[in-house]
Amino acid sequence: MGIAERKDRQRADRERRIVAVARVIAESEGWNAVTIRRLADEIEHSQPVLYSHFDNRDAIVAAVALEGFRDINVALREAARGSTGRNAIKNVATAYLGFALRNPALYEAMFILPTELRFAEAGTRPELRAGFEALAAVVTPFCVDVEVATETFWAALHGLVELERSGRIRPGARSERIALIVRTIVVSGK
Amino acid sequence: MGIAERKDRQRADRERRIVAVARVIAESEGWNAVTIRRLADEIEHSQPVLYSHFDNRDAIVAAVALEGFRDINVALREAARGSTGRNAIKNVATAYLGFALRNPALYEAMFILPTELRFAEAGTRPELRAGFEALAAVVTPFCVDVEVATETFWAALHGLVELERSGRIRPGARSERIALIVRTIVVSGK
DNA sequence: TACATTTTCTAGCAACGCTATATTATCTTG
DNA sequence: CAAGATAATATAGCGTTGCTAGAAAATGTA
Repeated sequence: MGIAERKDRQRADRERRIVAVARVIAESEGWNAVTIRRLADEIEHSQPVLYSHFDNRDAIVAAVALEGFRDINVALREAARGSTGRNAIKNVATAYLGFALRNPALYEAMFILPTELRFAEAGTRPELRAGFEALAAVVTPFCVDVEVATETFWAALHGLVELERSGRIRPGARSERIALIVRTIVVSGK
Repeated sequence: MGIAERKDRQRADRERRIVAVARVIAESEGWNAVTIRRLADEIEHSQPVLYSHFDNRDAIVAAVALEGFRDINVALREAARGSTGRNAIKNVATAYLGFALRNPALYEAMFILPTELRFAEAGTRPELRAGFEALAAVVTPFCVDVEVATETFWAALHGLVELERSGRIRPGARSERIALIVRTIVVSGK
């Protein structure tokens, strides 16, 4: 009897729709527009249905964030492919900023909004590690302490994103700043 | 007739109290606990009084943020004093992280929460430039393009703060990461 | 003392996240 | 196939939020 399977599939479909709709609304109108009522309207169900999928609103944000971590991982590995050494670092850095600034709401869910997604802890989702390791991969050839170098690289990129996104540094000089960051890594270790 | 002056003074006092209370609550219970009703209770007035001082809740957050920019400016200049060159950079970087992590809610108001405080624009408040220039001061001896170097330095520090604050990089290796950032600046230009 | 003006408060709106409870649909069983 | 049990969904509402219109009180002026 595939009846239970069909039900499971329909539930999973609905859950995906919720996350997809949340992402679209967030990207087009900001996260404040992503309300439970609005989501319920969009998927044509009542509000309590959402709570049968997610514990609360934050959990929905976290689900979108998780998609973001999957996507950025792909984008970074794409950027690294075909180049090596110093060039690979530059390409990955550029891709990181590009991804973040092209998907501001998504990036917000990943790094700004409060979610239960934790990194340093034991039960860290693999999606969260993957992006970190994409950074680590291009950094590795240049340094002894990969962990420290990757964390610093990541932090620098994240900082550039946030300050640019909030209009606190000039959008124009982006590539010069990236060049500086790249040099940090290249010169540093080895 | 000093009667109008007294009134002005009392109003200014009350406004300062609002900001101070908001800061205290935010730091001890988080920004979600800073509601208009709560603030009104604390200053022993009704809610509409708050709106005679500030346009909306965000404006109160912005006022706290402005205090933060004044404070961090002092902290950074304090840290720079007495040391020169590479040491000055390290001290300032350490002070920056220390300040941010000791005053998480304040830092949140300055950089995370949505406010109307803009940097790049014409009417930028001097408080917002001051901190940037404190960073620029220690960076200047080492680079040709001060603006780019300072922006990058700042971004790196901000990124370290945010990733550490959200538990995404190890708190332990902080000084190693700072050392890496310092090397970026020192090696880069000149 | 009576009036005018400014300041403050009371009371309430609309929207929010979330949930207890009623209702409907679905499956199981006599 | 109808009746009862079970699971899924909807209705309606609670408490809280930011914010505001209009009543009330305090203050200054004559």
